[in-house]
Amino acid sequence: MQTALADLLSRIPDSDRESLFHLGKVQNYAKGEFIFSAGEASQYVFLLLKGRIKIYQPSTVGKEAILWFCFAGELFGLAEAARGGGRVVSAQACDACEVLCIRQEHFTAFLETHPKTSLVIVQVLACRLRVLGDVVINLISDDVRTRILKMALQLGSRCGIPSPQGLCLDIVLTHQEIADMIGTTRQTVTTTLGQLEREGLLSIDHHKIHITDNDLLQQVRRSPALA
Amino acid sequence: MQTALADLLSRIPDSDRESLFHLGKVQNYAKGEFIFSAGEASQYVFLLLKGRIKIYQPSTVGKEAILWFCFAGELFGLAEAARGGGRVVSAQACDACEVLCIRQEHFTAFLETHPKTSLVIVQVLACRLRVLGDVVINLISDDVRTRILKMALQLGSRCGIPSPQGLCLDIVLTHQEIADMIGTTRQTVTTTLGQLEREGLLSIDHHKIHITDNDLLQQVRRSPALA
DNA sequence: GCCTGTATGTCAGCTAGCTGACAATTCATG
DNA sequence: CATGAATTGTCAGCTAGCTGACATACAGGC
Repeated sequence: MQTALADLLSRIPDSDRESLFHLGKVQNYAKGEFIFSAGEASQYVFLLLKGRIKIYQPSTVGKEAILWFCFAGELFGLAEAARGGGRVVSAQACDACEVLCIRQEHFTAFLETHPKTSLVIVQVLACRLRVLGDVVINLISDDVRTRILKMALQLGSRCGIPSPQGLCLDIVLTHQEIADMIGTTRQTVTTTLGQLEREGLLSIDHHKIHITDNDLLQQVRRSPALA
Repeated sequence: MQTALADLLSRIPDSDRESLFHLGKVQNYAKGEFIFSAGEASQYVFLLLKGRIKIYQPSTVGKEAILWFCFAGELFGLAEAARGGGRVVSAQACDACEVLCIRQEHFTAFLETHPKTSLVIVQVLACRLRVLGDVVINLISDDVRTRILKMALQLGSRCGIPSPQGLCLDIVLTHQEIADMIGTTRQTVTTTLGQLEREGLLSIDHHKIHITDNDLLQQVRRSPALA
């Protein structure tokens, strides 16, 4: 299995990893807790050691868009830290999480003295930019059915584990969360997921989506580990 | 006027700028020419010296999304170069352009030895990530009318120049291009722009949008130079 | 076990915006 | 300045998906 490109930890030099750890302190968060939320000042950059984090941006009219799920080994809170200004997104723990918190200025200083890691960061951001580009494209050109399928494919390459039924997306999502990822309503997700299940493309088991269709599975395999 | 955060050239050390120039060669493109297009292999990173570049991503169903307008001083083609793999977006000259073309591996090597510039690149990418995040939010939560207004605001802070009528967006856009930026159809843009003009919020002159409403102008001023 | 809150399933309107089609206008170029 | 191409303007259907409303199912705490 190719290492996900977003996985910072596995891609930087061992010595850099070591010194990175000494930069910050580890903090634990329970399921549902916020690591930070939109509107706050941003002073830290975070490295997720264990668990899953949901990054989402609230809109002025009450809706919210889930921009990214962060898995272990990945960095988050970077964009705002690098840019300055307050947070525009919120980060919430999907389950029990262990997070390395690094003060922004320490992180910046670290990058200046660790060019290899700095390069990796550039790549990580570039990746995320591309994923977001895809999100935009999907939003404007596909209907809900297609958007759900593409989301499943994307998650498949990031957190899919083989299962008897095909490929299991190892992440628990409510219909509301799916709706927030692809820009639709909860009701529409419920209906459409039902359709896809009846058509035999997907199946839902213990709140996890399984990709059962062979064509789809091929597509996951062909697609690069976008994340 | 605050320097746009995307403007790489003005934000890196003078000495770095010097050596960056020696890394690549300058090339000219006529209006409408492609610097690169989706599907090609990516071997270069580009720095726009003069003119305007439109970065857009075609979808499988014929539509296309304009993700970014690149102005002088800004870098483009970076995301794919950093990440590897072919281009997923196309870059087309909006007018006569002068571009510094740098081989990807030279650029990477440059970053490794110029940490200050590397840091700036991280900031530039972070900015663009945030802008794209906003695009996503707008797509899922606002109607077309609001999306057009927000687009105008965003462009206002990037390329607005004062004019007797208010703030003139110094960029010529067809209705089709506006549609591709905000994810709607040409017809809807035509109709909605007409409305907004009748309401006195915007005015169109010589194919350029002018922001005439005072409230909107305030908003542009308050908003950070997001770009 | 029971109770409470959260998640899922379903449905009957309703409407913003899409489609396709055509005319009018402006622009580019020989 | 004539001609073809691109852009803008307008309109009559039509439909995907939203809203709001309700019923059911499920999970965790006491």
